[in-house]
Amino acid sequence: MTGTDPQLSRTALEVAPLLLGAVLTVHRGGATVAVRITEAEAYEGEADPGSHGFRGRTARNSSLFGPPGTLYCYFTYGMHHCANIVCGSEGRASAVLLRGGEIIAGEPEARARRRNPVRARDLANGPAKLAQALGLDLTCDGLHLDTQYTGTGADNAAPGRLWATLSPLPALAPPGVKTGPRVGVAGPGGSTDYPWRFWLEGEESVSAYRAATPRRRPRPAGRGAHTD
DNA sequence: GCTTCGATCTTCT
DNA sequence: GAAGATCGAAGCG
Repeated sequence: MTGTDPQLSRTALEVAPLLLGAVLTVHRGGATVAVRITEAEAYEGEADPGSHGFRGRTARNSSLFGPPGTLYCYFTYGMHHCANIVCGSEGRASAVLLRGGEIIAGEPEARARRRNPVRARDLANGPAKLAQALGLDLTCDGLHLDTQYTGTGADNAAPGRLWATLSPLPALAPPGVKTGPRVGVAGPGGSTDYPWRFWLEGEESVSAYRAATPRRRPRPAGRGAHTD
């Protein structure tokens, strides 16, 4: 697979189900971890209220507006990273968020990155878990699939020693694909009008569904303090 | 097993 | 100043 892969030059809604069952391989710091994608969410650019591109291009999301095949990695909730694969066409901010997957190679490395001893099913059953298991963070933002990273030494891998590849996508989505509302997206972009989450039925590595939770008021005391 | 809530900090309004 | 494409520990049944 090369540069701007035509397989990814279509809408996120089309690409997301095709990604299910595909294998993303990341080589970093001398280790290779491969994940079979079992869950993904589509974000359709500036027309999608749930998308980071909805409010236009910023320094944070500029990779999202890159050519198809670009990795858009962002930092969220003060401690987590998530990874998207940009699709559609350059400048459109269309991307698929990788929400869950099964580690099929490099499990020891993935476990080491995940720090806590966890069950295999818990290694990548969530967007931040998957990014962590693969070693994806802000230093990978803007990396193009199949292109060796040659950026600054800010990351913990030697320059030129980081790359990611995606297995060829099938013409049709695999059997057993289910759809539902996106996870954690508040407002109109998260309503059932946008059932743009796709997963493989029966897979253990699919993350648990959580509706968007409105931010709670800070409590005067520790947990358990009543709200009134 | 399921539910609830705090941690943590960047980004945007 | 508030919200956020989350996670994991603690509490409860």
